[in-house]
Amino acid sequence: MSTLPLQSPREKEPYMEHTRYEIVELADSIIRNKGYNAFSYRNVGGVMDIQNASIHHHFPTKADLGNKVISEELLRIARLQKECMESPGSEQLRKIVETFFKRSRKGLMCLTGAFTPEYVTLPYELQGSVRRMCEVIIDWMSACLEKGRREGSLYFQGDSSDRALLVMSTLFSSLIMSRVMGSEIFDRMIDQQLKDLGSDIRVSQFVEDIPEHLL
Amino acid sequence: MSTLPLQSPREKEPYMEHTRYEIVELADSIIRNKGYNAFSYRNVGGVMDIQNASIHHHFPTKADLGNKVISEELLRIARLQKECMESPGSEQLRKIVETFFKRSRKGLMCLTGAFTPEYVTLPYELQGSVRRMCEVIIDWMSACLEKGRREGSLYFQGDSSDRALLVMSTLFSSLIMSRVMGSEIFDRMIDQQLKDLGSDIRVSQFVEDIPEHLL
DNA sequence: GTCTATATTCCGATAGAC
DNA sequence: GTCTATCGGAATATAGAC
Repeated sequence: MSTLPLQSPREKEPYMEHTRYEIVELADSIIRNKGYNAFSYRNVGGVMDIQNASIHHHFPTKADLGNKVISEELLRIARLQKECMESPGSEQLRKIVETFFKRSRKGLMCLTGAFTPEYVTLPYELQGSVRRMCEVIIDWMSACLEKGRREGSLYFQGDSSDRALLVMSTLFSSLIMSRVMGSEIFDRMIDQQLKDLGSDIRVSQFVEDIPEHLL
Repeated sequence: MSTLPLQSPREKEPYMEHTRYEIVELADSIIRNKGYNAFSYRNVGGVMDIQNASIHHHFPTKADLGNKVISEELLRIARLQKECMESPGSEQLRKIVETFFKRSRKGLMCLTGAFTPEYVTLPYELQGSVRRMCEVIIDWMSACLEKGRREGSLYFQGDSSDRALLVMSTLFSSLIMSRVMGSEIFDRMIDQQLKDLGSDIRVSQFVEDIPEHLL
């Protein structure tokens, strides 16, 4: 399993080697499932059927791999930001919530939920990346809430950066809590949060990804 | 360090042995700091200056110790619940927020924030306890919000149990996020959440515990 | 109840052959 | 670039002396 199917998005953006790319994608999923501390090189190698040492060839230290997972997330965020830069604030919010919806259907956390609780145990080189990732997300959320409020499609009290912190915390903790108390928790929390913001978006409007085995 | 100072609350409730009690208290703090997975018997023994095997004598497995930490938390919650059973909902909310305030000043997470992100990696015997702890907290929060709303001192839209999920998530993620982005994040998030609920409580009304070295 | 000593397992990481 | 083999360390846990 050291090559990717032809449909891989990597085919369109061949700046990263296949194996290296697959390691990062897999690490991303495992970290989103178990958190950074509980995640191991063996977890990755076990699925890909490659050896420990091979992964170390691509990412000398675990912190290197963790950093790469985060920097890829920052790329995805930047791409999404650029994609809907001109959209109304409420539409940008929909895009953000949709990514969380997809994670929820896979039973995974977001990277914020996976990294921040373990923050004090992380190596120094990772802490900076985690903090930067949080800042980027909060700033984007803050801007999109402010835009939506000015456009009259979103309503909330107080400073938009304070509101962004609260909305982000709802998003990431809904993913965490639904793994403990059941998947319907996500829908209840997100729908109530969206109502609070005066948004007409609802979780039921999102469509589930069609599972691969049905394609 | 196998005995406790005379002022210990354990003196008044001598149902648990000193050493055993100290192990649980220490485990509680370390779990609140590093999470359950990153916490180890050696962490506890290092501070108490006792050996690994001694802790295993009191708690044969790590899950036993984790479960004891949670059951002690449930006792504290039950005690607090009973203490302010007759109080108005807004006053009960103040009590809850105050416990989070104290944790924030020590740079610690709540047990919900420490255990739930690692939920899928926890041993089976612990998962049930974590879920039960969440349910107890949500139920209490839900009841106290509903009471406050009926009394006219708290205002919010929607079902009180949905609201409880959102308020709880604000509380536990404010502790997590403030360890990453700075302690003022806690105050900003909590104050905005309290304003949203129409409460006149503010973080600045709470008093810091006087540090031991000044006593 | 605490100790020393040890078993076992898993981890991140490196050396060196191919 | 991947492999085998291995190191060093830390983790949970147990056996047995005192």
